[in-house]
Amino acid sequence: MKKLKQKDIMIVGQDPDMNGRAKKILNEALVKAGFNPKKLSYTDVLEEGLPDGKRVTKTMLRDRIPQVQKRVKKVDPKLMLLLGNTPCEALLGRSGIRNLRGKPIDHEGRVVLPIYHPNYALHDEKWVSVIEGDVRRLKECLDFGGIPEEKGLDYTIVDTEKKVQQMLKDLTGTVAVDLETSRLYPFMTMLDELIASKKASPNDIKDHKATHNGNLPAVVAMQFGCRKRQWVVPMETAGVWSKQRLRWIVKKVSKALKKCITVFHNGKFDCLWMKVRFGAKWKVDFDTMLAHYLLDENDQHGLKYLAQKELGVPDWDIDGKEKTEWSPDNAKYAAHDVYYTRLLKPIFAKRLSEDYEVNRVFKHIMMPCVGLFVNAEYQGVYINLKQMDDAEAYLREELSKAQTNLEPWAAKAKKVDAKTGKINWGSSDQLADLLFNVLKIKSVEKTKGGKESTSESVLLRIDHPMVNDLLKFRAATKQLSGFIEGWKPFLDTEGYLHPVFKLHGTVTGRLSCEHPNLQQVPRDPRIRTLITAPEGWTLMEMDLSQIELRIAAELANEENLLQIFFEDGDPHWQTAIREIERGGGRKKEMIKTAKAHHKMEGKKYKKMKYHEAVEYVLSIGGDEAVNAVKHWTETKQLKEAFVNWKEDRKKAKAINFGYLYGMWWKKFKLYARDNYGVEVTDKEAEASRVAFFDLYPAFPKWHKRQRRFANANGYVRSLSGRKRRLPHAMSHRDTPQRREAERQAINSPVQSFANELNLMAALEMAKYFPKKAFRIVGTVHDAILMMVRNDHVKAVWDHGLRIMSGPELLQKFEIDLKVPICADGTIGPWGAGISYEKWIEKYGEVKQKDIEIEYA
DNA sequence: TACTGGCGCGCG
DNA sequence: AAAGCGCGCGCCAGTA
Repeated sequence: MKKLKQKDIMIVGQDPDMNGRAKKILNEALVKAGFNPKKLSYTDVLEEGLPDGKRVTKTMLRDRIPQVQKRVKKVDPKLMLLLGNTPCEALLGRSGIRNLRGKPIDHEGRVVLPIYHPNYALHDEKWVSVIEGDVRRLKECLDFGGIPEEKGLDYTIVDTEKKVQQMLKDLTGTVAVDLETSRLYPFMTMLDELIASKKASPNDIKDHKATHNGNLPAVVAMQFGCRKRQWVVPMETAGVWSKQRLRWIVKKVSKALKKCITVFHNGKFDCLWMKVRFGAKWKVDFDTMLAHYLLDENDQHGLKYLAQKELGVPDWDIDGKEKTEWSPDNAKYAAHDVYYTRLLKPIFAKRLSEDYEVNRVFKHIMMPCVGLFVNAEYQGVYINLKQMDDAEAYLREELSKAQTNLEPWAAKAKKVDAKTGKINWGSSDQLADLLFNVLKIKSVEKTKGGKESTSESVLLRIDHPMVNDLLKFRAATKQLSGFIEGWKPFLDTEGYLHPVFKLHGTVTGRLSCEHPNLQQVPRDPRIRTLITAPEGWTLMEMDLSQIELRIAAELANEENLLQIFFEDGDPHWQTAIREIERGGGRKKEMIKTAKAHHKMEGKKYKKMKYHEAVEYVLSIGGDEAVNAVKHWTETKQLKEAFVNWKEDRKKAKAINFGYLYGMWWKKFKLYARDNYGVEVTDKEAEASRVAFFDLYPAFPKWHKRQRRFANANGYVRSLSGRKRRLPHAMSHRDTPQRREAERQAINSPVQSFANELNLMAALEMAKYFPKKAFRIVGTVHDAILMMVRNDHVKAVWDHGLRIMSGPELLQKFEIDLKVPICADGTIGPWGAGISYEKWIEKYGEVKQKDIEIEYA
């Protein structure tokens, strides 16, 4: 090819009215890559620009295609840079800039390189580096005189015995590992079975396609990135190796990998697949995704994106469907994955090593969690299928009852579903029209989008016979679609769900969970108790009690609150009773509760005044107050309790967290109204906030410290050293975004450390408890869910609760807490578990074994 | 027909 | 000028 010059390049934009800042981004990228922007030629699809306020339409674009093609022909550039989707549509006849960008294409004898339009980087400057990388790619094309080959990529498809031997010999030192799979979920589900046996209904198949891409689970390829070359092994669906031979290869590879430093990008995924499909046990020494997550939790962590950003390489992505089956294209794609993963490792490792504290979180919490959650996801949670059927029948009955009751109103609806011609009670739009336009009910509230709100809190304020059934309809559909129907596509053939935990799922360090989300299972026993353990095993839950308040007390050094914890008190109960006392409410109930408690305890009761009763009720604690009322109700044979202290405590909990994290009294007013139907005046609401900070005076000072630190540094750290970057906190103006960042600066270290304590405890339990009798099946922020063999219940109960209240990893992090940490536990179906004492009463015949723990 | 954004609501 | 934090999911409506 003839040597190319800068004048052979043409840049094609959308219209000449490019934003000044965007122009600057493009020019800087060009200069950085070594171009002289003045030597390049330019044109735009819409050469004359647009009148103010007009948007580009498809027809407009179509009209200009011949003209822009003519101009291109006239200049006859050898290289073209296309800015954004519009020029791609005009000149390539294709759209989808996300997929097209960064990949030079040979089009009608020209090298064409689409990139993001510089305007795209205006709302988020992280795209600047992507654009710069792509422009560098243009320079490479110029220098090479065409589309350059990648230098370090040299991959071999392992399809002969000889190549297997060569590959096994090459598996030493640092090896990047990755898989291509037929879908994202490795378990054979009940739906898979139905479909394989061709008994599935069309509806089931629809579900299956939505969840699993329509494929059965299989590993398509297994790749290794070594020092000089990459190895791609065709796997289950490729038909290259027999099943038996494949198992042998996996065995050999697994053995070799034990001695390597293994690098993965989201290794949990690959290890889980290998465990499910081949029973292989792989370790992850370095995970580039988790490393980047700790280096910038606000950014994206995808491999393509990171390779682009850190290495400035072109996108090597192929069509989503191609990845699910074996092909030479897929093999090339697979080789890229490991090649770049291996290149990213030293970059992130160095960056981590520059921050001792963050690196420590990576080494001692994040990386060990990979193995823990491979096992947890592999195990899954056991579902009581019989009870699930019962729950489904019940909810369907509830639903149909509600619908029948709503029938008279359905006829009046004007805005209806286009297909059925009837109102869809699930449509907020149609419902709003019926309520506020047809029935002329006065609207109370609008949503942010300016529509009439039909939220629960609005419905509750409407006086209309429909309301009750509408709420019942919503509750039943929510449970049915979210948990009964929602779980079915994920149920495996043994009756287990396998939720996926994302270790990089949140900005604070908490985990998120999906497919399905175990962390949002309703507390309603009808749903929650569906999660239990199989025959011979028991479900156990352990949680860190009031952990966020304890950590806040520690961080703020809030002596009043610390004192409550030293005395084993209950701050939520304290707030509840003090709140009521301040308003002078519940006179009768307070005295009656004190009396009931005396009676229940068999103590002599002396008549009390209100304030005496308050102190007494406060001193006995929330649980005892509830018991006393229950006892009274039973002995007097009353149908309803005279006061629901549990509700009061719940309400106080929300107040504590709200004010702790910066809630303003106006929101408290809304909260009191929506949750408890209490109309609080402005004055009362303000007073409650003042009272909270009077009770805990160190909190405002701590808030101030956190704000100051974030303002000055743009980040905060949790006790473990994990960083939460808050760039908006550094703004010099007092903007809503800065305020938001400041509240996050208060909340993040608390939420973050609570989660870390929980993970530390989970890691320790997994380390010391025997796998044959103990499995962690999930975590829910401040709680651990586990499955325990019946003969180990006592041992896990004793050791587990002790571990949670002070995991050994705290020493490694040099953390010495003032505040006592307490753990609670329950044994039995989730949400209906009992204490060990009660459990052993029931299952006394199960002989208990002890666990020997040898501490390191 | 498939994707995106807003909303409402489940959880901590 | 406006003021709890952190998630995932189902549904609807708008868009291409």
